[in-house]
Amino acid sequence: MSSEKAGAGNGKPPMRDALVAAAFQLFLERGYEQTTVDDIVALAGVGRRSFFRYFPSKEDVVFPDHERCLADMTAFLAAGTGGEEPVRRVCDAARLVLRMYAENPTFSVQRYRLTKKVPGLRAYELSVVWRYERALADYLRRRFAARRDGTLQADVIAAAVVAAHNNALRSWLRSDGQGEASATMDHALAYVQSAFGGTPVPPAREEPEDVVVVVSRRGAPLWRVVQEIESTLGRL
Amino acid sequence: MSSEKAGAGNGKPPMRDALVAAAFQLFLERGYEQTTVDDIVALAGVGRRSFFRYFPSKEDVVFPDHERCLADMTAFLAAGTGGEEPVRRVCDAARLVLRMYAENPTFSVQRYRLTKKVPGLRAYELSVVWRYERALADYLRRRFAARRDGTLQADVIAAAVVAAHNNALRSWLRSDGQGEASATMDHALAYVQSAFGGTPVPPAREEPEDVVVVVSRRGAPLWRVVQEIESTLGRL
DNA sequence: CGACTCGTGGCACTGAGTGCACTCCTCGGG
DNA sequence: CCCGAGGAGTGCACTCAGTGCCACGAGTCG
Repeated sequence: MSSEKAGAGNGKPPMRDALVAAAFQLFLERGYEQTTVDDIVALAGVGRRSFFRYFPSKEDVVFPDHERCLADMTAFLAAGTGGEEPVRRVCDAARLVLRMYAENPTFSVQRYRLTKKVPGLRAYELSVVWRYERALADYLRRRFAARRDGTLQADVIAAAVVAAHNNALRSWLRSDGQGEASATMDHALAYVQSAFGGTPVPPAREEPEDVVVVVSRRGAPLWRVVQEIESTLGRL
Repeated sequence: MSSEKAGAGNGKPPMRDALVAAAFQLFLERGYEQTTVDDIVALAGVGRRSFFRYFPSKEDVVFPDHERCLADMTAFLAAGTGGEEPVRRVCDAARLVLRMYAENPTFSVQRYRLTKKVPGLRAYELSVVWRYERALADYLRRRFAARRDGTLQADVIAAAVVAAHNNALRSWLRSDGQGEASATMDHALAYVQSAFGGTPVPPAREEPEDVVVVVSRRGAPLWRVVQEIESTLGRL
């Protein structure tokens, strides 16, 4: 906390944290829907209007740090030189989210149990996750601009990365934040990388002309070609 | 108005449709957030309380048929014999959603424009899509129960299928429902099928020797091969 | 000292969603 | 033919999330 005074968007009003603490205390002992915003501000000792100053909605108090994390991810993706392997890059970006969860394990586990129970919070979490996915997909779309089905591949790969990330994250959260999360995450993301071109470990830059294909008859459907390719690769 | 008062056996209460029609009329001419539930029920000529009898929330009136479609998808997945290729099966299940959209093109396009503008409807759509994805993932989890990373693969593949489906669906919706949607959809889902091992199409009895493929290097990832094939086919 | 801003709090209001009670209308049985 | 049951529709009152507006106090700059 050395340089904490640059510009208007300063980071940490104590009131925000007090509201989060009061909210979670009530959510855990009484349930989310049974807690009104008036209850929260009464416990925190602040005015009701101030709550909506810091959180645009009651749901936002449950995810107080995702806004910053999303900004971090966007910055990470924009900071690249453009020479990185795209799939690996978005996998590394996804790891930022895991890191944020791992910074406060008990808080993350409490929030996980909360969102698992309350449908409204699950829906809100979806919109948060969607923004992460959009950030990854937008990055991949830019990187894949020259490809033929660039936007399709970008959307699919981004969704796959997010799904793998969430799978590993939920497994870690279900174990109450015990165990090593990053190993599970590496394994899950490696699966996605193996499915989509990105070499799991980047040993060499791939030449664009690795592949030579000869097709004997034009009438054959694409799936037949792909099938032949797979069996050919399997025989080699 | 011919008051159609059929018995319990009728599946379509006219009041529900009247509410949807009144709601969309107002949403299109005045905007979603500028339209209150009171406005809708006033135009439909029914009581306000009846609205919430048919739709649990204001957002639900925008997606009046997804509940049925989700039930159809669940039934379709449960109806299988267990011998189908799983990835292809979920792709076919996803096509059910496209079919529902294609049944009412103008309605689907109107709703698309609406959800694109209103953040609250986008969030609601996410929760709808999430339920489809869960249905696909649950099916794949059962089919992959014996695999080593079965749940991981199920989640990732389900997300990829949904992403590919949405990519094709949105492309069709953006073109105002013109053009052939199923061709784009087939292409998008073929990409997913090529990425994840399942044989793209059931090995039907086709003449097996249409295709001869030569691949120069084994290290190249499968998607790269597929990309090369498509461009090769395109050039021919 | 006044003007200006900023963080805060105090209403009052809109609108979504709910619980309850009431009215019809229909159906089935005496 | 009447009567009671039950379900569909409705009106009313209520809770609560979220917003707009304004007032108040503290700090700052001129």
